[in-house]
Amino acid sequence: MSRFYITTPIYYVNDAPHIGHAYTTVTADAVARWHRLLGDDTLLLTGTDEHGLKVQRAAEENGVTPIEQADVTSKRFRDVWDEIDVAYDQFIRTTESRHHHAVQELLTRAKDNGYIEKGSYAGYYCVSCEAYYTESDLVDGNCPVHERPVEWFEEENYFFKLSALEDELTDWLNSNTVFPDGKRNEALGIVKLGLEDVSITRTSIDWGVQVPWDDDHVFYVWYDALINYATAAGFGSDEAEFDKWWPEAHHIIGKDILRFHCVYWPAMLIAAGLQPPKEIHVHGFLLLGGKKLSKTGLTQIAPADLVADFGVDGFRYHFLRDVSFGPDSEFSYEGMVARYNSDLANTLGNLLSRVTTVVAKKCDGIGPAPQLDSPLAAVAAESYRTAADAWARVQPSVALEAIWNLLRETNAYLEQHEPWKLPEGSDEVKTVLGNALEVLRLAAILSSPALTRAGEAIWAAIGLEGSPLDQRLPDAAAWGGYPGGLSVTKGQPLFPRLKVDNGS
RNA sequence: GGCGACGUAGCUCAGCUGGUGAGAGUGCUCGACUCAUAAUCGAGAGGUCGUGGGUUCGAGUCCCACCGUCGCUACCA
Repeated sequence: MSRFYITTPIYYVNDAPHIGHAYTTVTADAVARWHRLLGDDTLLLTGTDEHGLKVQRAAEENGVTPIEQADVTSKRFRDVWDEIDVAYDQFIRTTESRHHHAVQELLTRAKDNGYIEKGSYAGYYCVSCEAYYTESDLVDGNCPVHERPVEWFEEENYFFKLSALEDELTDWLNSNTVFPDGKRNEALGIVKLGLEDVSITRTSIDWGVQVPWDDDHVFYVWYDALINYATAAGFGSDEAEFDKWWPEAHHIIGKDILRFHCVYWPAMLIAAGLQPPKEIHVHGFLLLGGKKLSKTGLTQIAPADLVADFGVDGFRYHFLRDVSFGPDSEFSYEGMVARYNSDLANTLGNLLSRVTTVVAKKCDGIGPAPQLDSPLAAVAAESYRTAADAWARVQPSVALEAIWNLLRETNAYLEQHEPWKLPEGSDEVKTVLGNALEVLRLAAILSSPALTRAGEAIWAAIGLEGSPLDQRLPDAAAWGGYPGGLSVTKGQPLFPRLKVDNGS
């Protein structure tokens, strides 16, 4: 059996979950769902990053312990994922003991291999922030947060010898592992400019993973966080499990963390004697009016608000269909409404309505079987090929476009044959409606990575037992699977049209 | 300052290693239909492919410069 391991970044608990997080996570979830349809043994991982100064400080402000603080904020992410049908297999928290073990084990191996050594870190330090700043961070020579003078500080730290791995990283990046190409080139560019060793431990805080060979230090939050992908696969706790999953690791990330994932992370793995990830897929930003979602813009758009207006399916469909995975993408409420109405309400929802109505009128509500040599069969086959290829390349928008092309062809097919005008119960009317029902069966299955709920509703409406999620590709995508003789029922509109307003 | 990305129909975007008259969806106009969620189908209008050069028999697709937007990076006061 094939295996498929896919991850989202783990999100920093201090951030409020927003549509940027949701976009990444829904994409990973949809790809995972496609692989489950293929019958792959699939592991979808998401989680929260819970160490570091900011969490420690937030806890102090709230008068709770760091872990209590993290318990509350981590749950916010799980709640949102539940709201938008993200079916993760594991939700990892960096505060779990298995993760501490994994971090210590991985970095100890890197140290044993000679890639970690003690050095001294020097920089401008703000006592109030308890943090270092580079000269370019300073505002008029002062701390950018407190606007007070900084001090020149030096402390002993452990450094990761990134500079020693430039050749290995270049080779790895050239081996077809980072997508799309433009993002791979960015990573190559970073390596090409020359890598400096990086400080990976801190003595100034204690909310983190203890450095096993030196009690005074904890690992800097980034180097602890990245290792979550290995932890969840079993590193440090179940080596057999790790060996099983790790070769199939696919990371989905936003371009803001490209450097950490496409340079530092593979370097850490190489240093520890492990294999770098199989593939990293990097997406762009969601833009509001041409500008990157600012912190305020981001937090003003809560996933729950959009779900309230568009439903779970409408929410997921927008991000999967309207956003081209890779480049930056424009986000607009009006765009969401337009896409929802045209694709979900009109093309798909209305197709189901008209077919079920005509089956009721012309076939006594019993759905006929499709014609094996239907002209729609070729269209369906092409749609499937395109979609399968697109999901494999992590291009959900292309996959969904292919499925909707089949739906549009089906609407045209109905127009051409006008089953509502054909004699009741005739062979002709059965042929036409059987073909349309077959398309709906296919759509229920093939759209299910995006539409987690409509698929089930269509399935039931055309009289099929079970769930489209139980179907297995590619067999289930073969034309002719609708058996006929099933009771077809017209229900409420699948996706009621939305009136255009300015949103809120 | 260095490196890089992007700039294609009103809008959102496709356009692989250069080659028949530049595409999709949406929006708009006209027509058809009325089974259906004022849905559907057909036809049409609409683009100097940021600007200016260059390479080529031929460039949206390669090269250079410039403009615009954005990002990363720099022991730049």
